[in-house]
Amino acid sequence: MESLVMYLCRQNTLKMRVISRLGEYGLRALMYMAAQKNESTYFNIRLMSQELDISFHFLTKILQGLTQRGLLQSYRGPHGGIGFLVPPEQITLATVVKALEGEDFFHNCLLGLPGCGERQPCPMHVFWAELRERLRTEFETTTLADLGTQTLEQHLRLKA
Amino acid sequence: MESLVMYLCRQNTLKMRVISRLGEYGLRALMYMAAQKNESTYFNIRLMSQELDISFHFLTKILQGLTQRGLLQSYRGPHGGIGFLVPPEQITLATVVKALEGEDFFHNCLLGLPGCGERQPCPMHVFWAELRERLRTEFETTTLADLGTQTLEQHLRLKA
DNA sequence: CATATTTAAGATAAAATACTCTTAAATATT
DNA sequence: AATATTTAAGAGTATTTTATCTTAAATATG
Repeated sequence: MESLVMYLCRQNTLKMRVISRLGEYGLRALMYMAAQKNESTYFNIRLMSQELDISFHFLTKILQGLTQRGLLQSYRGPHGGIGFLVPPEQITLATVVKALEGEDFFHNCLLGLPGCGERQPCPMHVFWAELRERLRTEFETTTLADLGTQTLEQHLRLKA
Repeated sequence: MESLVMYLCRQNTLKMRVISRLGEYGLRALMYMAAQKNESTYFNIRLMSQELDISFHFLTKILQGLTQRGLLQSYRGPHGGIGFLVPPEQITLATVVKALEGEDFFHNCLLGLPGCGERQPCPMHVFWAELRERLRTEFETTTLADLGTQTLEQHLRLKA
């Protein structure tokens, strides 16, 4: 097993991860779906997983969660798939992220200090509260449809 | 073992984690040290771990990493401990976070999209680049000494 | 009705992260 | 010199996250 020091030494190339893999994959799939405005109803998960280079089963799980939360609807059997229950024009990034990452997503202390809040703000509280608020606002005013541009395809389709 | 769906259902109360535990604990310890301006030289790790409610061995490891990176110096034996090599007035949050989380900490794509960058910006790129830049700037202009206020003690000392 | 297709659900496995334990090395004190 | 104290280093464990595998349920098609 790798020692912690080695581990500590190794991780000099890691990036900040605001959204977990779950959230990233879920968002990518929804963005992919929203980008194909025309072919409305049901998208094939396997095809989607191949185009987005995400594990089929893992993606299925993630989308299943979004179905259970009422964002998506699924249809089994031949020509089945997964589709929007609510039109992508009405789904904000905040909704998706909160569904996948948790309702309290935007309620964190930047430094993870115990007991930090309005009553006992930590030294970074005010600064972070403002920045986080802008993030939240952006996520709440941006819909999946907003992201469905040509720019998008460059990033969603790895294989193309 | 817990099923993924259970797991997906459960995590509805999770918060965004910008900094990992490693970074949080390291920062907390350094803030604690910087707050005691007077007693300068060496801090006892065990005492610190008790006051901050962080595992002693884990904290030792983390500080060890910071020592190896030249931010701290250690002294073994009775009355030994860990202390600043560079004065806390000269250590920025960015330095600490990059040492603990990785040099590329501030170089992420918000949506984790493959290939996102200046040449192929994703739909959120410009927005996030600006917000992230403000975060980076704040971290680079805030020193450990800046955080050593009375406010701080409320959060650092769990037991008190 | 039989079969193929597709998502649902549950269990399992692998990897990453978080944390613990044991021993070694350094240093002070007696 | 012997002992106690304290960090260093390595190995080990636990938990969480990420990913895979297998079987079940639903539905279309022949």
